[in-house]
Parts: sequence; C-alpha cells; structure tokens
Amino acid sequence: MTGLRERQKAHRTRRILETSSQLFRQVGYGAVRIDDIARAAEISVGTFYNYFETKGDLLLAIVSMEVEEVHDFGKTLLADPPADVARALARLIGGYYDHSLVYLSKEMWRTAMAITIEAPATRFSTRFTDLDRMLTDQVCALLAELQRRAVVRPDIDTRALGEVVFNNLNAMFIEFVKDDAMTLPQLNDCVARQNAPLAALISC
Amino acid sequence: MTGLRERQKAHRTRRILETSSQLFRQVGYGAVRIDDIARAAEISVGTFYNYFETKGDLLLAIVSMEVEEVHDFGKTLLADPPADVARALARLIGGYYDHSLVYLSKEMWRTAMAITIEAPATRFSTRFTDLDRMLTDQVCALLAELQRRAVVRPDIDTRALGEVVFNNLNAMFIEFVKDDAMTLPQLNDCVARQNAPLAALISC
DNA sequence: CTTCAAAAATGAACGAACTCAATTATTTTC
DNA sequence: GAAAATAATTGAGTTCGTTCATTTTTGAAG
Repeated sequence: MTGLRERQKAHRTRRILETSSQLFRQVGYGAVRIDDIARAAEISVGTFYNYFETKGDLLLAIVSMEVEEVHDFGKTLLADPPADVARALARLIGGYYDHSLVYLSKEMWRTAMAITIEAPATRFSTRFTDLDRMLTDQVCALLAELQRRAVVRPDIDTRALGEVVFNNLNAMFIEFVKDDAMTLPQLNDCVARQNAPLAALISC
Repeated sequence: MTGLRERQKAHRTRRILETSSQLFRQVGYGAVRIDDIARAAEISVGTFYNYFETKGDLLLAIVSMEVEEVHDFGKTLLADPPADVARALARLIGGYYDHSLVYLSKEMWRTAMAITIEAPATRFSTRFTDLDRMLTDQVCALLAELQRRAVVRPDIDTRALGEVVFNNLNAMFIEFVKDDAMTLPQLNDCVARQNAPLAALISC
C-alpha cells in the first residue's frame, strides 16, 4: 500500500517540475531563483534540495522528459522509414529538432548541455547522457534497418557511421542553440548538406 | 609611444594569466577563488574584473592559447600529410588530442566547453568559437589537399565531409574529458574506428 | 492511545562570483 | 607646472546557490 509519505513525495516532485518548468519558460532559467521555485511549489528552499541535487539537476530532469519524447518519435519513424538514405536521415533528424523545441527554450538547452559536460555525475546528468546514447543507437538502428532493406550497401559499418551522424547532428544542434538568430530551417538545411555526401556514398 | 598605462595593462594581463593557469593546474579550476587569483597576481578583486569579464572568460583565454598551438601543429601537418586518408586523419586528430592535454586538465576542458555553450557571447568565448571554426577549416583543408593529390576521389564534397569529421572528433573529445577513466589511446582508437568507413568510401 | 525512531521539512547561515560608489593614478590641456 | 579630465583601482556590499543543525511529521511497536 502506498503510504502518505510516498504520495506526498510524488506529489511534490511533480509540483516542483511543473512550476519550475513554467517559470523557466516564462522568465528564463537564469532569472529564476531557487527561492522562486520553492515559493511557487509551496515548499522551503531546504526541501527543494531533498528532491533535486542542484538547480541544474532539476533542469536536466525537465530536459530529459523532453528527450524521452524525442526518442519515442524516433521509434515510430523507425517502424517505417523512407526508402532513401538522405530522406530517412532528414526525417529522423528533423523530427528530433522539431520536438526538442516544443517546451524548451534555447537558453534551457544551452544550460542543460553545459551542465552535462561540466557536471556529468549528477543523477539527471547521467540520465541525460543515457538518453543521448539511446538516440545514437536509434540513428545506428535506422541505418541498419535501411541496410536490411537493401537501401544501404551491405558492406557499410552502420554502427560507426551512425555514431558519426549522431555526433554531427548533435554538434549542429549545439551551434543552433548557441546562436539565437539561427532558425530551424537553417539548421535542417545545414545538416542535410553535411549528410548529403555520406548518404550518396553509402546508398546502393 | 607606449605609455605607462599601456605597459601596466599588458604586464597585469600576463600576470593574471600566468598565476591563474598555474593555480588552475595545481588545485583545479573549481577550487580557485577569484580572491586567490587576485592575491596571487597582486591586484584587487575589482581590478580582476577590469581585465576579464568573468572567471570563465579567464579560463577560455587560457584554453584559447592552447588551441592556437593545436592549430599551429595542424598547419605543419597539412604541409606534408600522409598519402592515405585514414592515416592522415589519424595523424591530424591524434595531434590535436595530444597537444590539447599538455597544459590543461580534463576539468579545465570540461569547464571551458561548458562555458562556450552556456555563455557564447563573452570576449574569449567568441575567440574560442573562432578557433573551433579554424580547426574545422583545417580538417576540410586536409581533405581538399588529399583530393588535390588524387588520394581522395574528385567528386567528394570535402567541405561537408570535413565538417562532419570535425564535429565527430570534437564530440568524442567531449566524451573523453567527461570521463576521467578514458585514456588517450582509447579515444584515438574510438575515433579511428568511426572514421574508417568514411576513409574507405572517399579514397580513390 | 503513547512512545519512539526514522524520515522529511525548515530557514538562517555560509561561500563565492560579481558589482559599484568612492578613491587614486595617469594623461591632457592651457 | 597646475588644473581638469580621463582611466584604473579598490574592497566592502550584494546576490544567489547550497548546506546543516534544529524542528516537525510520519509510521510502527507495544
């Protein structure tokens, strides 16, 4: 049976996540103080730190939920990918990018990326890194699936290529969030151009 | 004629850079307080902020000097690259990695990378980003040079491929600095494996 | 229903990056 | 060379994330 403690803990975790992600979007991650979050979630500052290790850890929890949705999108695409390497990659990657910005600002992404590099050992930093690996696996799986369908040449190392493609799409996403002026279409065009020679080389 | 002010400014900038990079290496970036740097450089805290925008900006100034040396190494290699794509890339990338760790700890790299993402508008953050672009150009130039020498197929878009290769080597370097247990040989092997299919596909 | 131990909540206190109004040093002007 | 203008220095003060000793709440045992 779930005791009062357990229920309260779940309730408060949810409340912190909801109110803080709302605040982050409204006024920006940097402008929100722990005190603001505590006030909005109706807890004390000390209690906040019973639920999340740091302010950054909270952000990564929020961002991780978003990446999970991105990963789910990928799963549906992999079930029936376009029968063309360039097009399949563009659809997967474009989907990643689109989903990434529904609830999160560029500032939130910048901060999240920075934290996973600087503090990779925190609870949700680890979670985020795991999700990144899952997305890498997904890109590799797409190439493997296209290989199975005889769209990609059979002698290609899809694991190695997939890792390279993911690292590139991720690096370009970082460029994108670093530059407030850069738009999603520009990002997609840029990555498509980079993937073009690869796609051509590995296609049957 | 150089006035007293100009000379003092140059002298102090040098002094801050010297003492702080020594401190960063000795006790770690995180453990050094601005107050420590000010004391070591014989200035006040306020004066420190006349010379560098933030603590992170100072770190990026130090790291940038290092990246300049990495870039210089690349220039010498490009003058006479190995006549084999995989080997040429391994030599360039391996050289980058080796030079990167002579004076800088993994912690310093982690922090530096994090800052360029989170605060890309600071003076030395911009400098660092420029240097990154110069390294990208260098990788592209290597591929172009190999193409000129008929080692790389003439129909290859060396710009696009070079960007992908750089983004990948950079992403792997981030993985490397995030993981204290990862060694340089492991990093090199990993990237060589990733580059192998690319090298095979674009070779004449 | 009490008692007690364990878990959770609390907010004042701490530490460190950064700021700014006042002071001091240098350069320019007459 | 004195005075005015400009630039640089200073360190106490502010802000905000984080900690921790204390108090309060919860669940179990008798």
